[in-house]
Amino acid sequence: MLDMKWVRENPDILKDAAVRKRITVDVDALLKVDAEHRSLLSQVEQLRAELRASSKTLGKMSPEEREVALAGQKEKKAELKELERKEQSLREEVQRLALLLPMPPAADVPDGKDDLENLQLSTSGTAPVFPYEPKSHVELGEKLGIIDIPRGVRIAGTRNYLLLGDGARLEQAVLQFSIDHMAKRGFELVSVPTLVKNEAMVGTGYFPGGEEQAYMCERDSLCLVGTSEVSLTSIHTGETLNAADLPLRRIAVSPCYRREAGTYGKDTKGLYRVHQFWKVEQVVVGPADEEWSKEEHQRMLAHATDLMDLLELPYQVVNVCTGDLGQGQVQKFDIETWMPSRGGYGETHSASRFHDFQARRLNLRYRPEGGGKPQFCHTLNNTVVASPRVLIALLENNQNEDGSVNIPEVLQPYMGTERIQPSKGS
RNA sequence: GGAGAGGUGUCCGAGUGGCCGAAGGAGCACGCUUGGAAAGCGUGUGUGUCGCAAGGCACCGAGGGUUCGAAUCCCUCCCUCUCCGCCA
Repeated sequence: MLDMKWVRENPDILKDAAVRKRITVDVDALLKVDAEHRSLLSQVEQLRAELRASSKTLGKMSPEEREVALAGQKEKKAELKELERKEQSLREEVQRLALLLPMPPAADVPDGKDDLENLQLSTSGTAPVFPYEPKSHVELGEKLGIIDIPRGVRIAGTRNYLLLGDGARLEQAVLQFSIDHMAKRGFELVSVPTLVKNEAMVGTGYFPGGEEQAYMCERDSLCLVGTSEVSLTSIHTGETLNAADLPLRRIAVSPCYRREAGTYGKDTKGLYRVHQFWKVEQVVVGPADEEWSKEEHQRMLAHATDLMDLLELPYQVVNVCTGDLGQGQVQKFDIETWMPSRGGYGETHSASRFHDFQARRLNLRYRPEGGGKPQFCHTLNNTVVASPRVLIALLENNQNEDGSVNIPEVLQPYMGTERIQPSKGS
């Protein structure tokens, strides 16, 4: 959501933003409806004020006098109802169109059509060189008996899977390690709902537009989240927080659900694109301070890259281009981790900065230090770790010729072993 | 799921059709008082929106309705509490 006042004053910036983000939106139509709405609103308010005033005098009249005055009053009332109806439908139309407006990208976001034009910012580690033909995580997982895709599909359909034994334990290990990593950095762990109301989806910017990607429980008008960002960011919906309590730095571990509609035939092999996965997510709610917000964005990125360094995984950071930016995102940095089976980097993290886009939709504000008008907060989020995607990197990069997989040192205490070996009989 | 009771401003709480944007109290702010503090006294104290302003409009859980007029009456929904049932 954008400030309508700002929209009226800066239509050109908005149109440019839409073009750069490859989003179609009719700014002029919105401005036209908005102008109509505001003029009608002032008519409604004026008429209502007249009616109220004369109602007051009616109350003081004698019954005989009142009888006479009632007729004119009724007529005006009917007129008001008609105007109110029009006003409401215009207001809804303004609202509907305004929800589609894109947040202008930051100045240093590269222009581009899609993820192919994202700009590499840095790399860390080097892709391992294998003196033998390396196996994919699917082959490794099957051989080790820790990944079972066919039976996952039998239970739940395509893009589902089972992790067994050390596979499931490795997942828990990396999730728990990530939680501990973030706890050291002052993030509060929160256990959040993953079935949420429509308002939370709209508030965080996933709806309207992302309905196709979400599983809906229509009978209960609830929606399965694709990320705990939705719940974490929505916690203080409608509240006015105290400046002293900001920033709120929080993480959640949750299952994430994605329909992956429109991705048929894309990433069909293995665990790269699945319907359900676990993610530790970091969300920060802070003051309306662009500089602070940018710095926090970098800090949040660093929490994740530090984690990847500790996991000894090679990765690159990219500055996501305008065409690959979401409607509400001002700036986004992705971390892409080296995955030998892809012969390239695959996205494992996504760090987004929203300015006040989400906060406006959520009506999430704070009272500035020393009083004054409530301001909309700034919100940011980033992945800490997502599984099974991180497992792809862990298994493939750390494989040995015999099909066993080395566990990075930091995870060994969580696993209780240095290596995943093939279990008996396989 | 069944039966009942409720949802009013920062908080407590009054308010069953016009005199209510809302009594009273607490809290908070300022002032008086005091050597200082407490007590006491006085004054002030919701938000949003439109407007240069005066002021208008909206908001008493949410949405509809009745009425010239609704915090107050009616309907639907949400939430909280109590009892019963079921249950991880």
